[in-house]
Amino acid sequence: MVCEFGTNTGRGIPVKATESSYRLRIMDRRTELLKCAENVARRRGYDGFSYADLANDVGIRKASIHYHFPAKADLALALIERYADTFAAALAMIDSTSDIAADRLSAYVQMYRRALSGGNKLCLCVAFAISRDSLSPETLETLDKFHSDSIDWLRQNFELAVDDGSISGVDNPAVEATALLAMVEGAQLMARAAHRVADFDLATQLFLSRLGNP
Amino acid sequence: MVCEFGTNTGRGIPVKATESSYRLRIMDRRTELLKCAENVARRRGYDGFSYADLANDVGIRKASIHYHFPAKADLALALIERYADTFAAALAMIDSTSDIAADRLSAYVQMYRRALSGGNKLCLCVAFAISRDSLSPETLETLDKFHSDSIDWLRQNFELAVDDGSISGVDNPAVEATALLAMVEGAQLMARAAHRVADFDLATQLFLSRLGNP
DNA sequence: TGACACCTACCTACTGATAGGTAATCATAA
DNA sequence: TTATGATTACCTATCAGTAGGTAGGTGTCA
Repeated sequence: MVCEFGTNTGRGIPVKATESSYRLRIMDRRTELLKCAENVARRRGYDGFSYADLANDVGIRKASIHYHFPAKADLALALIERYADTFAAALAMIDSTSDIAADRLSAYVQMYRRALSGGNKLCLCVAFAISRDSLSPETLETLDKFHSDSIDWLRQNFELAVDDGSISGVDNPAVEATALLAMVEGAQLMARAAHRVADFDLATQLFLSRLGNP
Repeated sequence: MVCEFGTNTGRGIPVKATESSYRLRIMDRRTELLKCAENVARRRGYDGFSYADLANDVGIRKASIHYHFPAKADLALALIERYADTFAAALAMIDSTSDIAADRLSAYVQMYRRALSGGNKLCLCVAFAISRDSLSPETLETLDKFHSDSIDWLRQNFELAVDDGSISGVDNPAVEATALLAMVEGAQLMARAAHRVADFDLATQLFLSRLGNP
């Protein structure tokens, strides 16, 4: 792994040197490529973008991307791993912020809402779910693990809700967990289809109304 | 539109002539292509299949498909139109079968469950939603119309539920309609991700438990 | 201190495969 | 004889990926 704030010494589109010895560049190329690829994958799916698109966006040559990610499968794996890590960190943050199930699950829904980015992006795991046939077994494994980790986290918090009573009518935490994940993913899909974030709010409002009404 | 039971007169992989003058062929080529394309699009998305794949599946040459659908955009439009027609007919059938909102919405959910085909296919509109950027404006328009027609049908039946009391706790039919569509689409996505139809059942069980309990 | 080996991050120029699409032609049924 | 629905043979553009090269930094050892 390249140093996060390492200096850029390559040729091509060079980093502008400042008057000081520091460089302006915030991200290393690899991270920049990952961010860019995540963006486009969440808009157009895995089969919807090419190395050429990516090269154009980032401002290097197509062949140079192969230096960072030899094959597109390597990029896909790195994408889902990075995504899973970021997601896990976000869940840990939610856990540390509140001990009340309703607050945590409300934050969870809000996280999916923010991920919409105004109605034109999906959760990476939704975008990848359609392109399963194009993904490597290793990527699929990581994707499936992300999925089951999500379900586990949700189920634990619905179990918490049974104890703390912060959500009304929770009978079966496992069922609730699956239903909520389906709901937020479906809500994203609808908002993306209509390019209208309000549709996400409509679709989730029924669940959110159960929070804080024990 | 070609005659549904037309004869096949082409060369190449020919239809075997029976002893009688009738042909065994059930579908005309165009319909066969549409069925096949729908199948693969619902598995891999719009960007996930090519004319070459289709030609291989149907058993004619790639160039021959262009006779039926000059451009892939024409195929996409025909796909979504056929899909919308089939869907509308299914909703009309549901309407004619029962006057009770709970029965109708239960049948609606079951329809989405059947569409899963054992956990490896999605509703065409979900598959197309991810590939929006690759679709023509005309196809997008038809897709959006399908979407709003679905919402309308659902809202009407939740309004019916308010009157006939066959579903518990219906306060806002428009909200319920959006939430249910998000739920079934998300449930499909989850079942597809895990290749497990049971996940669809888990995700929808919460809603179905409200039916018939006024 | 300088020489040398090695590393990083790019580059140009290419490959074979595949994408969607076109033109001209041919066989058969009506 | 004409319409239909195929065919072969091709096109151009793009796909992921490779070969080989290069500027410039870094580590090591005499």
